[in-house]
Amino acid sequence: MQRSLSEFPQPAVAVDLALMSVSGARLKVLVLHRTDAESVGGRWALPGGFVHIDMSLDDAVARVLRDKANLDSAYLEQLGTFGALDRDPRGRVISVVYFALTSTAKLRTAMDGKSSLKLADIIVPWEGEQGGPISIANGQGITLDLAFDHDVILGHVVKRLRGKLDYSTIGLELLPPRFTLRDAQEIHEAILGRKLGKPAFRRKLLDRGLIRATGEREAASAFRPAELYERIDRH
Amino acid sequence: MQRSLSEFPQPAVAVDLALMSVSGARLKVLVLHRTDAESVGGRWALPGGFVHIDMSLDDAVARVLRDKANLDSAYLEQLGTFGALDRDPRGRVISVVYFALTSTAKLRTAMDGKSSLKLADIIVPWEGEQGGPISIANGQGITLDLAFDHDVILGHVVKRLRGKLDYSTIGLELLPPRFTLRDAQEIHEAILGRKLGKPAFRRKLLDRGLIRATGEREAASAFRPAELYERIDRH
DNA sequence: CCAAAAGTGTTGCCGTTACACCCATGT
DNA sequence: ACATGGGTGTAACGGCAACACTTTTGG
Repeated sequence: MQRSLSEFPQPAVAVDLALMSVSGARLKVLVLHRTDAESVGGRWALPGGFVHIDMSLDDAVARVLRDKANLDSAYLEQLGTFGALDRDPRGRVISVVYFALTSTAKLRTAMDGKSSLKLADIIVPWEGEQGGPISIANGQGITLDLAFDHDVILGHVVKRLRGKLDYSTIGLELLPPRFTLRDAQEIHEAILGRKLGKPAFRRKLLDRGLIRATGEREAASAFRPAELYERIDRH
Repeated sequence: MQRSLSEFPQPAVAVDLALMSVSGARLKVLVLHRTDAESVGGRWALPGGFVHIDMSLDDAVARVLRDKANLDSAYLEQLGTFGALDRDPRGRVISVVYFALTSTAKLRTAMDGKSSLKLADIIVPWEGEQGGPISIANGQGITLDLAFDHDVILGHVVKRLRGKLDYSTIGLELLPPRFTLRDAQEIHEAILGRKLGKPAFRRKLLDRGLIRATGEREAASAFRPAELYERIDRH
């Protein structure tokens, strides 16, 4: 069995990272402009990297997060593993995909100066949790070509986010340390792709006991300022 | 990039299969007695196999299902990928885990004569969807030692099954083509590890429109025979 | 005092649960 | 006739959503 490690040609193992955020009421993903091989050059791809023999999968994702996205922490979750024979035209690569969630505030400072990175808009062509590939666009609505099977992978990410949104805390992972309830609602609406009722949303979030009012108010730009809330971290 | 396939030592990629079933009101899993390496010999493990360079992940699972479990079809779903450095004492192996569901009727005929296979009882030491490793036992309540991290993996399988049970059709995958509503309830109770109310269960299942009454009755052993139902397969 | 957005109280709907009952069958 | 498990009706409960309302701020 140990022999099969060296005797036969092995598939390569990579991790790919879908780093998601919400800004301006839109769901976003961090993509990287590829210029390396002719077959993928000019397209956009999720940041990733190979899994070396002395790295655990967790090590490998942490490394991608740090080296490619310039972040040292984020909510991370394994999505699934993609292993079709022809998914990478340059060779046989099995990719273990994770997604990460952060606030755009943190993400924008991390991206500062890195010109090959872009925070693309996500365009979901289906409703609810139906599923299927999605596409991405720049701020002006121009579609950006995705490399490999990353359109399918991102479809799975959106499906997972929509499915877990109301029985988990993933919605809160996209918020900065302090936020208003309207911020939280905007994030939920961006992920689900539909409007929610204000009173229902407020109560559901508060009844779950995961957030706490700070007593402070947002810096009012106009009209009544909303109260700032923060997460209660159960250790 | 293609060079990294050969220049550096690569982790090996395997698929492992958790073939689950319910019989006698207990959740079961198919395990294989390992005698190969000293470090794992004597223990029980999930059937698995390496992913060769010309096999997709789907090919690899199908092969394990056929060669190791002697089945040519079953409900299959990817669970996740496990890649800790020390999970296999014999070398660096990343394992993509799938679970499969079948009726015990089908499974028992497939296992016929294969003496290294055992259909072990699953012992869940936690309630609900809390999670954590589980253990397995033979019919007499004697614990069987699991190899590798398969105790943790099976914990994830049970958690996934419990989580998906009432918004998906996985419960029906464990039933033979024709079944009574009591059979279905028994399967749900075995997975959840708790009793359910009969009227509530009946109605929920029927209202979902996934099963149809056949008009026929079970072969009555005693008292009133129950009606036989079958799945409605949406193509 | 007005406009606009924050935040709350009330009501009604719907799905689920619990309990009690009736039905069908073999002995 | 009766014991036993199959199958159904009904009423109470609780979560969720819609609506209307009050409150607070800047101008």
